[in-house]
Amino acid sequence: MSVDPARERSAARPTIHDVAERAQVSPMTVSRVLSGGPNVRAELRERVEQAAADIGYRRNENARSLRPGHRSGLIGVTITNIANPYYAEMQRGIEEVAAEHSRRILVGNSNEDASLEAQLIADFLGRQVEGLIVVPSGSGGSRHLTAAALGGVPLAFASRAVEGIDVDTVLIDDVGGALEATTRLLDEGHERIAFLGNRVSVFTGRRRLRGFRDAHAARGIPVAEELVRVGQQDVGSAEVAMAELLALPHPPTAVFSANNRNTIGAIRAIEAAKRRQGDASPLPPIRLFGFDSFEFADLSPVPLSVIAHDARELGRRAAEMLFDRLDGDESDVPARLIELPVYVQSTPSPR
Amino acid sequence: MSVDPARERSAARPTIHDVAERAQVSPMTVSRVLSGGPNVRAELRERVEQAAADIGYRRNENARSLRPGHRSGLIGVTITNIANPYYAEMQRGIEEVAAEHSRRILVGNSNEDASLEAQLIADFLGRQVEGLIVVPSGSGGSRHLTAAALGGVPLAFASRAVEGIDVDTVLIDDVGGALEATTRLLDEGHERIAFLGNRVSVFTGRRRLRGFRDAHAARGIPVAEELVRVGQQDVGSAEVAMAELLALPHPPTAVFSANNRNTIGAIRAIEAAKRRQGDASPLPPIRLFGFDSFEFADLSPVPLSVIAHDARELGRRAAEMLFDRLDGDESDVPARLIELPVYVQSTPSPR
DNA sequence: CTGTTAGCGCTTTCAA
DNA sequence: TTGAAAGCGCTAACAG
Repeated sequence: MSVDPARERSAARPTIHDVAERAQVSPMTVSRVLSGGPNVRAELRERVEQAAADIGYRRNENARSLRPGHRSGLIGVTITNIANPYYAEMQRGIEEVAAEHSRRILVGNSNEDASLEAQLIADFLGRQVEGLIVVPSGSGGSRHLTAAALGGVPLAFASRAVEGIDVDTVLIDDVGGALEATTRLLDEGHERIAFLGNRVSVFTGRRRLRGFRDAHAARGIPVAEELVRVGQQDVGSAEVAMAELLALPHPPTAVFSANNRNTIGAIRAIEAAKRRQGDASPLPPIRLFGFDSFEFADLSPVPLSVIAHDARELGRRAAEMLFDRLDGDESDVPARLIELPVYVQSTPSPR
Repeated sequence: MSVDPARERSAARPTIHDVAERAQVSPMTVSRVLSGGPNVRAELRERVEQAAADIGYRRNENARSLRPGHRSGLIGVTITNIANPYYAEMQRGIEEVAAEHSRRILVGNSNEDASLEAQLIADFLGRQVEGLIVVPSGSGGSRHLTAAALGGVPLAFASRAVEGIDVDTVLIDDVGGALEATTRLLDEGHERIAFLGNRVSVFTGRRRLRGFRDAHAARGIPVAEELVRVGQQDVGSAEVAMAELLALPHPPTAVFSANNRNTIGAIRAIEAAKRRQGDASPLPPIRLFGFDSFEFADLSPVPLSVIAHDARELGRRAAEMLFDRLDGDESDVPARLIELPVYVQSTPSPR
């Protein structure tokens, strides 16, 4: 059962040897031509280029990066949920900067699961990525993120940090944003403000809850603990949580929702309640303030203010820090922390 | 200025030789242990595993895939705009299926630019991707997508097709969806229906316009050509186009918008007009029907119906077809075309 | 200016 | 059960 070597060859991708043979030169000359090297007679150069084009030759980057001194040109990116438009924007920012530095990105979804994240990273390292950008998952261990586990491959965190792992990190000003939003609600006279957030095991969840509490402390108003609901990871559970709050004998007059999943769930619950009530006994209006913007925020049927921030910029900055270490001379500065600013947007949109 | 070879070694990633040395065996034995091969004494196996763990060894997949018969485990994906939530969902579907087949995805943004797309694909091929999934850009040539240019690497199209390139393709039922939506509007009695769409050079744009025209033809009602606006690629330009339609002396009574960018732009324009008018002279209501769903569609302040479809499924199906060719025995069936169904959703949501 | 040699990290083949 | 040799595709270093 022997394979015809001619067929075999035609199925395989052409190599530098195939080009050399066709152009009647040595593989070395081909290599020189392809890397734009000097010291090749014009005539030969042309012959080689022609031969390469003829057989559709493409240099094998994997073989190339095997040589000492060469690098893979790959950056590994793990995201907790690419389907979240926020992270999609972030990925775009990362990809832009990577392209500017002639690198490509390998992308994996960790699905908020540390062991999946660890697997992805192990795989990426096996593929010789030059660096990693990670949105760390909210729960599970972090041994796979230690310098020892990464074998010296630079890592940057985006959007969230991990305690005990001291690497370049880009966050948004979670505490400040939550503080600002909550302070505004308090200054508007609200004293019973609900909090809707995701699990406190998630870094941003924790930080935004802290801002919420800090604002209360600063104004000397106690947090209405019975109105604090955490653990809603998706729109559906957020809607349920909000519906429960609305059904309380003494419901909140304002709500701070700590991410866009919770904001959207809250809006849905409020709209559903309105519909149920009809025009007969209109509900008292609920003042809603959310962290994160989203596409339709300014057209919300419920009056809404949001703490907005720039996901693409977040991705860009994380990537830039990584490339500082890879290409720049910043390879051994201590880990840096960037906190991107947030800004307030209200409906109807100010302009 | 010679480099200390010991330091040099420690900086480089450990190789199979380092493990071999530490475990006092030959590299071949290490290789056998690592690939779970049989015929290794238990004691040696243990020693090797220990040594590998000690020095943080990771098998170099790139070197591995150099050997004949081995494959890179990479799939290249180009998307016209990852920041569009629709494509983010699609990417997730692709990634899921790729992971099920133990592959990773290299992702690039083509930004609706064929030459950028060609560059990405060339790069991916250089990295030895086993297959490609492409959302083809709307304009520019397509020579880079021919079988010759790809050198036999399987390609699948997602969401759009390209004339003259006969490969596995997953589309959604653009024509049928547009036909359905337009027919409903006509059957509601509308005779002056506006069309908002993106460039007709974009595959989906063309198909959805065709469905719009077909519906008119089937009902024997002429298309109101002065109300057909194409070329809006983003929310901003769609809003402008819609505002122009509203300002017409004889504005449309209904609008079919051919994608979610245009739908959102239309909603914004209608809301802005409402606000400008105030309660004094309310605008005549506009009936809006859009192609594509989006997160907030059911909370639209303007009554809205949409032609919804499943982006993640689109990605999954494209990837599944690709892996049929890579791993299955479907490697040489003729190119297949799948058209995913669409379904109508209206606000307020039916349930 | 061009070619030969050697070796990047790994594994298939063959021999011990 | 283990190891040595050879070679995957490419290129730095050295000859010529």
